[in-house]
Amino acid sequence: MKKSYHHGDLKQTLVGTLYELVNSEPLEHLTVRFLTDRLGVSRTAIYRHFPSKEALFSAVVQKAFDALEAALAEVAVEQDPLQRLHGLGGAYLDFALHYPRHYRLMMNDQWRVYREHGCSDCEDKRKGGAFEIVIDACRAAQAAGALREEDALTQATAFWAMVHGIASLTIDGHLPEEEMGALYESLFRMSCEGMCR
Amino acid sequence: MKKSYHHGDLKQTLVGTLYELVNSEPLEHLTVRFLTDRLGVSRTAIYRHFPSKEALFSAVVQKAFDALEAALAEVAVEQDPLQRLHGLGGAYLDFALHYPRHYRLMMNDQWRVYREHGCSDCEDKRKGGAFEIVIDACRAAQAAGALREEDALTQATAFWAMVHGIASLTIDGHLPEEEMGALYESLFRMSCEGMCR
DNA sequence: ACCTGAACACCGTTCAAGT
DNA sequence: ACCTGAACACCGTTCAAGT
Repeated sequence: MKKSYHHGDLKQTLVGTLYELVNSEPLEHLTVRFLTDRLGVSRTAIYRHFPSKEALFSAVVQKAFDALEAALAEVAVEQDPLQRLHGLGGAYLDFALHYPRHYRLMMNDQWRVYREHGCSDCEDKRKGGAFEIVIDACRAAQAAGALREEDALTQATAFWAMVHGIASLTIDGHLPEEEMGALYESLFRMSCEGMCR
Repeated sequence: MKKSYHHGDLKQTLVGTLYELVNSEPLEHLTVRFLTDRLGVSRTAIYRHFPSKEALFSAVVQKAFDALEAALAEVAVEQDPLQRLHGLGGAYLDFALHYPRHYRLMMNDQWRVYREHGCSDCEDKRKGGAFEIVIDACRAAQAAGALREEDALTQATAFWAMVHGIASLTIDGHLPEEEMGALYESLFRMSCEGMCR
């Protein structure tokens, strides 16, 4: 293997390397120069493959969404429908806690234009595969008589908002990290049983 | 009133002007040059009053938290405790929807160091005045027999996470803006009555 | 005490030129 | 087709100097 003039697969290498760097480096360090220096290519090499730094980052965001979907799919095999829903929320929170910079990137409104350009009719992200998994779990729980028979999309959205709320407030330092697990258990129970009496 | 060499109250003018500009300009336009040019002072004038651009922004964030607290305090006069809780969530969502850039700034983990430096023992933001209003509403609802007698802090945190989840996903384009109101009604009802059966 | 102007080390991006 | 190197218009911040 020799260092050649043509890199071979620079596009995928750029996305993959940046994806890894997001783990270890704060966002403000991730300049075009930092990335290209690490790869040993010129500063302007990215513009052969992406129209802008923003477009490159949005490819990384897409990869992160795929990783989240894979993590959710892994725990979606659970048979008991309420347990499955519980496990999906847990896996979601684990992802956010282990990859906080990826998670922030995914949720950032900066990539709105890329999200909307990427698919045909997705004003909201709920069309994505990860969200389908949650809707399916709600439908299954309804069929099993564990969940009230309401609109499954609304139920899944409620669940997402709750879990995202916990994740987001925690990784941005508004809630103590070590209490996240216990908070999730409390909220899951509350939303199941109801807070009113 | 003449344009003098000494500005008089440049510090407060910087914070106030920037606070207003956050409304009308995207964050990436809000450079030190943009702000100082608008005020007719030199580019480096901010460093007399703040150690960095970041510190200036964190003062704007503090002002935004004060504004949110004021908005919540306004609806906290409602007597019926469950209605009061409902109104608090609604006012919170209104704030996020009307001032999305302020809201993102407030939640950004970039100011963590300033949040922690600002007060003596606040690893989490729940010590703040805005959150106290929500806890009080939970306690009042418990006393009135409208809410289950559980830890009020946990209940208030649950409520915050839910409302922040809706706000955050909506203003960052993951959920359609026009459905936010209806989603809040659904979630409020669900968390009250419970989703399981 | 408060503000300025030149300078510095960065940044993303362009474009003509090289292979 | 793919990559480079010099250049451009930005950015936050420092610092000696002015009032």
